[in-house]
Amino acid sequence: MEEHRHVTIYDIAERLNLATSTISRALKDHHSISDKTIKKVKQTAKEMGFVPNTLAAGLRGNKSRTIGILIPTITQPFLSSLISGIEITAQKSDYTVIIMQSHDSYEMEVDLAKSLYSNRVSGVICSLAMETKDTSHFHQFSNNNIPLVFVDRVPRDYDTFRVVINNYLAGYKATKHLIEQGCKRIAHLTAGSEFGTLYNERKRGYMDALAEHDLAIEDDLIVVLKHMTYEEGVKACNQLFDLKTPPDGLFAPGDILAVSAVQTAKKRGVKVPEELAVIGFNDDPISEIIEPNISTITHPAEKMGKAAAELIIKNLKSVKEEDAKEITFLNTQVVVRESSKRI
Amino acid sequence: MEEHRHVTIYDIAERLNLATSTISRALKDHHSISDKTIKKVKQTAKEMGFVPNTLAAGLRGNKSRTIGILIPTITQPFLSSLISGIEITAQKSDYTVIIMQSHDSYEMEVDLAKSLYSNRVSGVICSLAMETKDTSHFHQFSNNNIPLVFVDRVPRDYDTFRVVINNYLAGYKATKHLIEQGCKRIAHLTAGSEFGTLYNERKRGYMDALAEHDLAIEDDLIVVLKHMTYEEGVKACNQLFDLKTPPDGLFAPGDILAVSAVQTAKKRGVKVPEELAVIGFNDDPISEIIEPNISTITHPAEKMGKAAAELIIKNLKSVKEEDAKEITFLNTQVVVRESSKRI
DNA sequence: TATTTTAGCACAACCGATTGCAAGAGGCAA
DNA sequence: TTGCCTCTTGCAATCGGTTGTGCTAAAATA
Repeated sequence: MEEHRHVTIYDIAERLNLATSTISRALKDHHSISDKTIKKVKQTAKEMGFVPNTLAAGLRGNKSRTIGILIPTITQPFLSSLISGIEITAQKSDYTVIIMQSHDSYEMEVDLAKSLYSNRVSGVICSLAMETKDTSHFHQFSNNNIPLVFVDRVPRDYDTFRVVINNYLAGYKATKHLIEQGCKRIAHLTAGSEFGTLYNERKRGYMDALAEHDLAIEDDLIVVLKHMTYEEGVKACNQLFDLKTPPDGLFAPGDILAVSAVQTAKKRGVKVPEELAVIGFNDDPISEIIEPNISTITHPAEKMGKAAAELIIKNLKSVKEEDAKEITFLNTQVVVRESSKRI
Repeated sequence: MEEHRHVTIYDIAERLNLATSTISRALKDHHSISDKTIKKVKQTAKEMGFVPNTLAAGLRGNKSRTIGILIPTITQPFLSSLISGIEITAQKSDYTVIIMQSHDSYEMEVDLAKSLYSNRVSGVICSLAMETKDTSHFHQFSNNNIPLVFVDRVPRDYDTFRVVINNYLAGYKATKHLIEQGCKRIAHLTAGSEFGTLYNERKRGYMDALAEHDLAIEDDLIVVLKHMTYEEGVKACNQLFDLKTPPDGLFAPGDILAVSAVQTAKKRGVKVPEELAVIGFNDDPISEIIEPNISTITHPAEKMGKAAAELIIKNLKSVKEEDAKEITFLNTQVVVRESSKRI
């Protein structure tokens, strides 16, 4: 196997008897280089198989045209769509995407943040780990003018960009939908309050919707889960069905949970939606396929990814314009399907 | 906002009155540096908030401790699990993962390959785009001793690492299972022959299983799809159901297709599995949730990702040992669920 | 005590692209 | 012919670690 060494601008310079600076400029159509030279250089570069070394360019400019993504896991449909949106947008502007999974561990998140910094990423998009309470490991970005965008699972108090949906409103809308379908005892699954604002907001929406319609908020009907998994969903649902007066509606803040509810109900002979109306969250592909189809709240993952990436890229161009670190709210919609349709 | 400049080994060297070489070596426990110095350097580095610049290191050594992933899309469950496996393994060895989506376009794949090379990735893991026939854009890696591993959708004739399942055997097993359930007219969906070996192998297995059991291979029962999507699956199934003598079994080389079959059957009043036994492929989450549950063939995505990443990392250590570019076959299993259970 | 060995550290080149500044060539007006 | 300006191109420093080689002083050996 022959050993090519990488072709550099030095090689091109030598071949054409020009300075490397000229090559460098010619390759990016710098105005101070004559068209003749530009054409010649590009031609030769192609002939010689020149591929620029982004490491060198990055080192010199101390920026790498790289967007770092730090998320709990990529296998969740929401997150993989998010990444996809980021990657598509990044690609258009010639940015590269690097991905790291925290697996919801605070410790890993801290390590990986350092690793991203070490890679001199141009910007960071992050959805926080479940465990994370302290966010000081992100200061290294803020302090060094590296744009930082939190998505979906965002910290409550951090002055930076945030791309989210209005979880409160979404929770409210979901619950209201169930109420409109005639539900009187609506259950809700949620995460411990220590896990950031996301689930709390949805819960607030849930509670406000109940209150607004003069429905009692019963502690029995609110089940706190440790993890938002199918298994815990099943457990929670069984617990709910075992109540003296079981719920007639359920707002699950995730489609996997909604699926677990639908299936548990089926197993126990509880009819959906007649005896239990269910609405999920996220509009995962699965919600459209299971029977009955699950009503849900859209969660525009890819759009959020695109928005986040655009924020970074835009912000990199117009350096620190000190525009307030805005919060981008994307819209959600109630998708009514069979699992909640009573009327 | 205060502007920190990045702390470098020069800063540490100055502070401690040592040479940068000493700092560099001390930070990686080089044997020629005294323990005292090492301790002192590490201590100071931490105090000053030093974070190594991987770009600089990469430039010098012409390797970036980065694994490039080039796949059609990350939103498919199989592929996102694959990435997850790669990322987990990479993280353990302190490698970074960069991701690019070809969206099944040959042109993009060529571009992105160049981009990966431009980033001086240490290794590449790729699952080919549907469109790709010519693979010469990967020569740049092979020619420069950059380990290249193809996964799942691999080229037929490229001397490099490949991590795959035995698609022939899997197709055979799937079909045989249907035969054992009493199916006599087994249909099969497949992709055009120009799309690499993957679907062809499954089809070969299908055909051999039929032949072995003295079942006729009928062209009518083999539907060639342009894309392996839900919509095309529905179309294909309708076409099959419209036959004078419709099939009584279906081997779909993907769970999404199997889902489309099950749902189309339901819509048309065809009973699954009684009138049509269905088996899918991949063991996507969805196959366990839809009703009836779909029998399927496991496709160990995460394991394949890990195997691929390990191949790269291992190969990077023991430089070009010229061990034949092995093919790693991972096992698959038939998972029998309701959609095909007749006996 | 003289000499060899070794531990510990410094020097400086290097990786490859970028960019501010300098300078040479050619054109044009005075 | 001289001077000035514009257009092109070259020089050289720079980004921040890495590493082969060389030097010095202390430790080990004769």
